[in-house]
Amino acid sequence: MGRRSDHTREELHAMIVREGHRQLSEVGFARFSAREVAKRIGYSIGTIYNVMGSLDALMLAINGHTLDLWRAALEDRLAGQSENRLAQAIAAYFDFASHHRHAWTALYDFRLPENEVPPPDYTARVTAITDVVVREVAAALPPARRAEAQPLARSLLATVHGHCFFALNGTFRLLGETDPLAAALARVEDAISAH
Amino acid sequence: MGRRSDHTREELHAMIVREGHRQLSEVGFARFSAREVAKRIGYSIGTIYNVMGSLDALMLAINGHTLDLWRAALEDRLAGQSENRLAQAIAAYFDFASHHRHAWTALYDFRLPENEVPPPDYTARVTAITDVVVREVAAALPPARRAEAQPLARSLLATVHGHCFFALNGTFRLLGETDPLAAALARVEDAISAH
DNA sequence: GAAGAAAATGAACACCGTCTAATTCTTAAA
DNA sequence: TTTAAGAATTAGACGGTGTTCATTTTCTTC
Repeated sequence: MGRRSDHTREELHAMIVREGHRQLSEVGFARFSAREVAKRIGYSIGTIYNVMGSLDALMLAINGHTLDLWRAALEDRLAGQSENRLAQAIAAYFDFASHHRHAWTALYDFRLPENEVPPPDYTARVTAITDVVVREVAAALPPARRAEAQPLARSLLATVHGHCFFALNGTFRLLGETDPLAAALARVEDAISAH
Repeated sequence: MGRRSDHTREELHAMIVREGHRQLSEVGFARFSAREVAKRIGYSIGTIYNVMGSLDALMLAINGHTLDLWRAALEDRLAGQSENRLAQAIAAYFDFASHHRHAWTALYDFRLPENEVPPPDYTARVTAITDVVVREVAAALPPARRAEAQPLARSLLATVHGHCFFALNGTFRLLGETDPLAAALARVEDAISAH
């Protein structure tokens, strides 16, 4: 068959990403399949490849969509809040991860082949989230130390990520930690106080 | 064929795990294949399944082996050190991860199906590593606060993990962080000081 | 030697990502 | 209106995967 008048190329691209995200959220990265996405949207596997190029490109697009949702959730949570903004941001971090387990986990399960580099629009999405955190860390620091916000924010992002990761992958359960969010908040507080 | 006089069942099990670990270290989790392991040790795919039971069981055994090596590397590094032991342990954490990239990453890439639970001998290996950290954290705390060592150690483990993970997966490079180990050490120092 | 147990096999199955020749539809020119 | 060009879509082929299990081979024991 040829063109289908009901979908432009762009709409089809969006359909694939949305349905891919849906499927990823349901079955997780390990069981994700491009063929299944094709089946669900009523196109053949070949079309997925024509539109997306490769499975890696599809995964990047899906993870990019997850990052968009994540940043939106972060900013929604912060909107209008004037106190404890950093703590709110961290809670939102945990919230998103646990409400979107599979999609969030896939951000880290999927990796491009050794030498390849992610496209600019993907890295832009990562830095967009980081920038939100940098802003809040800067606001939490005494004015004289605001210059240190960027490196500190990177480090605190890693700190929170580690706690969130251990919370979701079962490590904390195994080790008897029952309140991972509180632990993460405590570590961030330690760091901010030290500055 | 039947028995091969040159390998007991136990030796064969060990061969599979060792060769599996070798292959995993070379190609990484995404490209790991049980069939390839069989080919390499000169047995058929069926034998792998007879001996290991399933791919999941094989992965658990391989990851268990990685954990053994990791703990050994940790304890080797600490042996005889009397100063900065906690910092040494963290450096060893980073060292092992970067010298065994693929094997270390596979510890977190691989996940058992939703409901299943890891076998006791696997969780024992995880807690064995944790215990080393708990010990060192306890030693770094003032005697009056040693009771808090366990929860704090869990949290610091997550902190260091997050930094190590971001260092290896490229997030830190993307964000401009050039010394992830130093950042991790700084966060741990902040936490210890706060106690 | 024969019999039984243990070990090892490899073909069969249902998936997967990837590629490409062939097909179908749309559009614009003649 | 017919037709040629071009874009979109398909389906099948290919080589790979994990998994199962009836069958074959080997070893041990009597």
